[in-house]
Amino acid sequence: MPELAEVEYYRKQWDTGVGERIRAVAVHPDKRIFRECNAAQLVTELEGRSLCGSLTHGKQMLFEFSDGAWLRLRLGMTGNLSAANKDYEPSKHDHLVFECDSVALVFNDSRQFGSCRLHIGKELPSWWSSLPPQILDPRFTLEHCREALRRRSRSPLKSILLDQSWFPGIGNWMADEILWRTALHPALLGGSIRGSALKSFFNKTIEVARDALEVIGTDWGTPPTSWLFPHRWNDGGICPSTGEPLVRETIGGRTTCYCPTLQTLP
DNA sequence: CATCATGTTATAAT
DNA sequence: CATTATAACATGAT
Repeated sequence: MPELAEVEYYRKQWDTGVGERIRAVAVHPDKRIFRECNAAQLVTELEGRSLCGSLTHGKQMLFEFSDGAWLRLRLGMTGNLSAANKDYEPSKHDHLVFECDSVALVFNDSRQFGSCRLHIGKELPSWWSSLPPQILDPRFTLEHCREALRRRSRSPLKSILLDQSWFPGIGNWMADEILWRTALHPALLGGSIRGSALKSFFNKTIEVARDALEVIGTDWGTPPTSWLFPHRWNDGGICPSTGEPLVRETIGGRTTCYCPTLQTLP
């Protein structure tokens, strides 16, 4: 499920474990979420350490452990984090569980598109510090957006917004929400956007990120019906702005929902 | 049984 | 080389 706001929500689910010592790490070592790291090494490295804190960058999370250990998690399509009782029995898709003194921290991912990466060292891993600016970072500027659209000038806007190297944390629903609020057709090419459309694209990207974090990232609240969000999931949705039927089609390889009255092609 | 799913990446093609 | 398009990944819901 996770885009930047959902990821922020899930990150906080492990806050109850901050300061706790990890007595044991339970893994399903052959599962695909460990394809980028060694599950056995992860277990031996992290057992006995304490969880110190965590942060997010787009759809990625980084957990810091005592004495210089860092674990980056991605949730893929179906991953989620939760806290459970300390004697929790891992179920089928609980591929990584930290058994702490008073809680169990659970990473569950049925489709296993999520992943882990371990870094041992006192400082933030360099691959984390060199990530591109987050959308709510002051370094995320109009110029940054202009460059993204220039470099990807022959791609549809929908694909560009899903490009994590330019728009970290934007996923399928946020991209649709941004384009709908900007009144830009998702199939428009990046190279066709300039002037006031570019400014709007930039502003709405930030607005949607902020709104999503407020409503979903805090306590997984329900987005208001004035957003595209609650109307976009199934066929038959009605645009809350125009009252016209929404359209769902594949653009940039992903199901895309937009209002054909509001978002038109030249 | 077939289709679809809030994501990323390896590979091929341009 | 830089950019773009597509298939593949593993599982569950409809």
